[in-house]
Order: sequence, then structure tokens, then C-alpha cells
Amino acid sequence: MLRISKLTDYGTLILTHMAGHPGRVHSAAGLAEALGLGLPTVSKVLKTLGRHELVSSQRGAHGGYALARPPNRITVADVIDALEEQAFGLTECSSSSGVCAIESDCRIRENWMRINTVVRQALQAVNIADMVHPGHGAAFPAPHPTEHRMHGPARSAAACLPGARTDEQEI
Amino acid sequence: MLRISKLTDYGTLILTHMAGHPGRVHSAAGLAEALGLGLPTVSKVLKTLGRHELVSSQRGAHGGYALARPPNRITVADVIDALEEQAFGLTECSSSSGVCAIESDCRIRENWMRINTVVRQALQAVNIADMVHPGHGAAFPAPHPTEHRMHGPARSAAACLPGARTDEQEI
DNA sequence: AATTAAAAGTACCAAAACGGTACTGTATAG
DNA sequence: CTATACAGTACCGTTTTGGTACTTTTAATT
Repeated sequence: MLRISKLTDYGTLILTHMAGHPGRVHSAAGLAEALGLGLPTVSKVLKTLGRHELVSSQRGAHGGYALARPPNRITVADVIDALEEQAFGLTECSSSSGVCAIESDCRIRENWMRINTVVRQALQAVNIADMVHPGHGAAFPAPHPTEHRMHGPARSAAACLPGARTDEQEI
Repeated sequence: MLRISKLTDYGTLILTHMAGHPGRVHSAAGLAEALGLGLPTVSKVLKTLGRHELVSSQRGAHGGYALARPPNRITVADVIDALEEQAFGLTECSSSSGVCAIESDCRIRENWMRINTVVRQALQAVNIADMVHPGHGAAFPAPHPTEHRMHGPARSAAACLPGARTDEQEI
């Protein structure tokens, strides 16, 4: 569906919150409270982020989580890599055994690979520190400042669709 | 999961095949045969592509499908727009009512929107004609020519993951 | 006019992924 | 020793996705 999972969304939200309050540890419960998310969910996300060394954890009383590196060294691509279940890639190549490319011999594949690279670079260009200071976005390749129609108030971590098409819209 | 659906994958495959054999109409059955896909699946994809005016259809005997425009005017983003179920966007903003951004007030949203834009531009930069001639990729912003590890032979339309990470890999 | 080829539409079902929760274990501070 | 907080595992309900079947409509050929 070309969409990040909710857990990834939560991950960026949590990391951004932590980056906005540096120098202290955050309990999973505190983060859940502050962000309006369920505690088990937040725990799960933090655990995974810890496994990927994006946050460090301290167990026991007065324990909690802290960023494992400066926020400007944690990119959105890092968060996706940690929290998305499948590895990064717009298409799947493994699994399923049927041969397809009888004729075209899947020359398309290498094009997809290049597209993947471009998309990934876009995701690597943004880090958590950027997320804390929204107006400061210097790392964005091509802002394309038009069309900002978004519906509904702040809700998840989420972005509304930038050019949410009706049908046939060509941008 | 940050991945296009199989139907979208099939869509690019079908369109690319048609672009490689211009000037004639293609029956759904013929395409299914040539590409090793199920006929009902191919029909479904073509129907949707027709609804979005990427292909034109001719009913009746000796009917079939043809590209509705020159292949260099059909972008990958167009195909995604036609075949993905949800509208384009890396995160969802609508649906679900729980408030979250108690503290951070979802400043992250506008960053996601910019990321969306960049990703979309990458997808718009590639068209079906590019897919037919793979070595010809001039429209790709930043090739990033390293790491081409792919596993398994040609299978779907699919791309193998470009930098398929094990864990903790930072590109 | 009848027949046949081929797309269009609708509906449905099975499998997989996602999101969320519960339960149990382990470490640390006081 | 107890309370707090992270760690790991396992599970379940919901949603999405992929694929199939069946019926209808259109057009060409005989």
C-alpha cells in the first residue's frame, strides 16, 4: 500500500518527543501518557528501537529510555528499517515461485531498484532533529511548495496525503 | 509496509509489455499468457487501468487493450495512483479518532508531507518508456551505483531490495 | 439473426499482515 | 525485599490483499 506502518509512525513520534526533551530518561509509561498511545504499544516500539540501537535502555527503578545517538544522526530511514517488518524495497522479489517474465524477462527489475534507491535517499535525508524543528527543513531536496490541502486536525504522527487525488489527477 | 501491492507490480509489467509491442491491441488472455499471470488477475488490473484512462479498451471480438497515451507519458506514479487502493501518502491521517498529539502537536506532520512530496517526485520521474529500455535511465535523479546484491532470478515484475539490510546496517 | 470473442461489473473467499494486548521473566534502586 | 521498569514471547481480532467465479454487455463474423 506504499504506506509506513502505524508502528513506524509511532516510532518517529516517540523519538521526536524524546529529542525534544533531551538529557533525561523516559519511561514507556510516561511516553504513552504524553503521546496518548497505549502502553503496550509504546513498549513494543521502544523495545524494537532498542534492539536496533536507536534508543538505549536502563532497566530497574528510575530506568527508562534515551536516544542512543544525537537526534540529527537518526534518520527516518533508520526508523523505517527498525520498525517495518519487511526489509526496505518497493516490490518483493523473494517468496512465491511462479515464473513470470517469459517475455519481458523482468528488465523492469533494475528500474525498480533505482527507484528504490531514490526513495530511500529521500528518507535518509530527513532526521529526527529535523522533525523537532519543522520550519527548519533544509535537508529537503525539492520542497515543491504547492498543494497543502490537508483534512482533519493533528491526530497520529501522521501526514495527510499531499496531493490526495480524486481520480485521473496528473501532478 | 512501504511496499507497492502486487497488482501495481503487475500493472507496470503489463504496461511495459504493451509499450514494447506498440500498434496492436492486446487481449487480457494474451497478456496473461505472455506474462505468466492468471487471467482473472490480468483482467482486474486492466479494468482498473482502463478506468483511470491509462489504457483504452475495445470490446467485442478482436477487441483488446492498448495504451491510452504514449508510454513516456505514463509515469510510475500514475500506475500507483491507479492501482493502489489508498491514495498516495506514506502515513494515514484520516480514519481513527483518538487524539495523540497532546504534547508534540504533530509538528511532524508537515515534515511527512514534504517527505511524501519527495518520494512522489521520484516516482513521477520514471515512466513506462523508461522501463522498456532499462539501460537508458536518464530520468533518475541520483543513481547511487553501488550495492546491487539481488537474490533469485527474474520472477515477478519485482525489484529485489536494493540494500537489503540484515540489521543495523546504515547506508 | 445467431454465434462467438472479449471486456465490464459484481461479489466473494482465503490468506497474510497489522495492531494491539496479556503474561511472564529479569534487572536495578532504595 | 520490594517496587519499578525494561525484555521476551505468544496470542488474537481486524483489516487488507490477492485471487477466483459468475454474470452482463458489446462488437465482429458467418
